[in-house]
Amino acid sequence: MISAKEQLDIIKRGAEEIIVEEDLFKRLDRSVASGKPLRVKAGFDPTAPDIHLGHTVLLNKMRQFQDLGHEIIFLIGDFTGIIGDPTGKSETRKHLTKEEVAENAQTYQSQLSRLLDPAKTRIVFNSSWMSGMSAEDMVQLAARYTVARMLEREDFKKRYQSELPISIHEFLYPLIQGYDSVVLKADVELGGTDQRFNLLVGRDLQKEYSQEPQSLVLMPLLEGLDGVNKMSKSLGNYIGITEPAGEIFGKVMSISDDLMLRYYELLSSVSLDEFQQVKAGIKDGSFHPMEVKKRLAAEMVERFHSKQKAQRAREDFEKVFSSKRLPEDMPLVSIAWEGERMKLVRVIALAGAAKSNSEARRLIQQGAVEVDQKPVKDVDAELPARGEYTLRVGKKRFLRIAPK
RNA sequence: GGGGAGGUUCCCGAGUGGCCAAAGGGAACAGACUGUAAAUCUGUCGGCAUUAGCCUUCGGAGGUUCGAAUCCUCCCCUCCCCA
Repeated sequence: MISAKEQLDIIKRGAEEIIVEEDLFKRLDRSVASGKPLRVKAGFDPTAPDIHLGHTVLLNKMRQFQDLGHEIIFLIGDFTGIIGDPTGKSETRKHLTKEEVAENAQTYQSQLSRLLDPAKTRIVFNSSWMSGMSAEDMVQLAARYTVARMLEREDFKKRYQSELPISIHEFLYPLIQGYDSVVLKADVELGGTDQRFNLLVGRDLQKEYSQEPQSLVLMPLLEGLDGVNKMSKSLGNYIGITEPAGEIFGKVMSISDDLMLRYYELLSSVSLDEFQQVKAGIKDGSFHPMEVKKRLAAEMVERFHSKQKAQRAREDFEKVFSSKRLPEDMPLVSIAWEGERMKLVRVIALAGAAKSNSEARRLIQQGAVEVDQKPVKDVDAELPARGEYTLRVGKKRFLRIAPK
């Protein structure tokens, strides 16, 4: 086992904040001395089993703990899920059925195996202790925290000051999340910076229950592809870890240079030194940003697919965008041919390369369409019903068209 | 319970009887420039047909009118203030 100091360096990497760093160090030190691993907890929402790169920031950190020999606990907040983390925007979430939760958990598990060592990952559901809690117990738990302290939380405070509604049950969310730490006797809890308050409640409650308060490792929230909003599925600015290799590669390549550095910092496994070199290299011009970005894109593909696929994705990318040739595998779309000849506009729409004939028409007008690698500008162009055509629409849509 | 504001095309948001498929902004898409980066510029941005034109859309259902997103009636929903 490596020293506490070295462990701390690894843990600190990319972290926004450690609360309290000194305590964490002591803990690690004790762990090294006793050989007893730390219990590291991180909670996840049961409603979003589709993991994207944003989530992996936290998962990477979990992996690092795992690799350091600690015990990680993947908590699925199926009970807290019925409350929904208060934001003031959304009201109570719909109650997921047991089946849905189980299904989501299953999805988590299969997606997780790419990032964590499944054999060493303990998955728990907080419903397993919360569902059986009596009203009396709940009251006693609630008695351990005060309204004033709850109102310290930013969104509660804002709403209170603006005289906006705060439902009583919203107070229960941080309370229960904190109680989870008590039940699990967590040494460390990982979370995004948006979770700071909730994780702090965990520390307070642990003290209430005579436990040593957990150390907190707060990770920044990863910006999405737009570079502005945090990565989320609903905003559509995400890279899902189950996406095809080409997609992942392409999406990474499309981000801005600034964002790329951010991704390097939070997602890449290159060492801190190397990261600094890259950063400096781009600044002084000794590294071409595109090259650096390709490396990152390849790393991501390799992580979620394989080295071969990463190599292939890179070659494909270079082929298509640098050499302007067609990609290796283009999806084959069979369409029912309507007669001897068919309007290109119709073909494009039927093949799904455009939402409607009108859109297809516009795309042709804008010079975005190529058939068999030849640009087509004629809106009225027709295709005879024969074997196969290759179709390019815009920069990214490539298809092979065949009659059904 | 009382009073008030509002629901418009993906989002925000103008529009108060015809000139509205509906201003403006954002997002998105396409083209130019590049490194499929950013920034910038140009264009597109309901559907069918593309010459004209037709159809669907402005919370829902009716109604007034030659004609409504705009007026009336009822209903649904959201928000604010007072109690």
